[in-house]
Amino acid sequence: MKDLKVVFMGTPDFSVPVLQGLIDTCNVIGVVTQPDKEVGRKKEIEFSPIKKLAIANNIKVLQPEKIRTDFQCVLDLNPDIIITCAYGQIIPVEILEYPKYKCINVHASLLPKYRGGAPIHRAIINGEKETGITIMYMAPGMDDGDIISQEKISIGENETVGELHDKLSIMGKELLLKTLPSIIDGTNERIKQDETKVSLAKIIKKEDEVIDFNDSAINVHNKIRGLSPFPGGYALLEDKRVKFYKSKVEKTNIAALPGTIVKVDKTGMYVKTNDELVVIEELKIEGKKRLTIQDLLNGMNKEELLNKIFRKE
RNA sequence: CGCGGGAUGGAGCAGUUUGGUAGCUCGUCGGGCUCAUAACCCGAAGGUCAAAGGUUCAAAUCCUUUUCCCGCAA
Repeated sequence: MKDLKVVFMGTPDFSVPVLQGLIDTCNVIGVVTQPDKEVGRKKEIEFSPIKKLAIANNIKVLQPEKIRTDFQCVLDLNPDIIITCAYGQIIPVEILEYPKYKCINVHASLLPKYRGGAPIHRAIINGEKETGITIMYMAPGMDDGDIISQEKISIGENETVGELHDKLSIMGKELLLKTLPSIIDGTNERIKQDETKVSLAKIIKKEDEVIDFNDSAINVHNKIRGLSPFPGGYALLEDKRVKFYKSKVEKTNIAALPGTIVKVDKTGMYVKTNDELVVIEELKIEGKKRLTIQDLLNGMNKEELLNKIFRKE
């Protein structure tokens, strides 16, 4: 496959291993990624992870504002195949139909479940026991093309979205490289998605990051790990925003208002929900660094925390 | 120059308002107790208080500048 002319379209960290895999095995003639944005406190311009990798490998980088209209530059590269992975824009049909071997997408869910922009987050938040990677032909709609191959992975009870993200990212690369030869020689499968089983994984918005302890412990726990380490689920404690990073569920018969800190020791901060307890093991208080509860207690008395109540906005 | 918080032994913090010998909770190392321990007791090491400059008899503390970290907003 060394002479296969590939154009890769992607943006975030998730797509980095996939691009690296293609660089190692194919002739990547160009990379398309989102335009540079001002990022962070100082509004410094930062290149996307994919752009950085492309530059390091002397690969041409294209960053059209709107791929829907600015697609000619991609066609001009005259690729044999286009591979996309978390690019971030809808790709117009002019591009999809152009390459000899069409456009192939690497998606982080078992389609038709979790179509959309945040499949890993949503799978964990919803308490799924398994998810996976889908390699598919792209179609004009959102993640609705025909499936070529899939691979499953189970989700651990306390696994965070960060941990799962990294595993799926590697799995995406491996499944793509395994599947690619069959696409080139035309022996691949091509399965239509079952439209009756479609679900959507909408991107995470501000209001999705609020942790409401007036919910079941398992839901709170799933939301915390489904947002950890980024963007981080939070609640307010005495006007300070506290983000949660690690947690687990523990049964209790203690009666207390949802959100109350009923116990604190070096193993964690035990917070009541509307049924059981959620044990917070790692958090970050506004203005501070991310800390384990043991580190937090080294710097403050546990009585300062006991019986305080977390609330939402 | 978008707004705000922060930087103090390896970790987390107090001390800064009102300048005057570097403190707490842990960790580490050594010893003791114990059937044993993440428990308890005794002891030790480890910090030019982010950096530079200034004020002062004297600066972690007051003034100026810089760097890095965190939250918000984009």
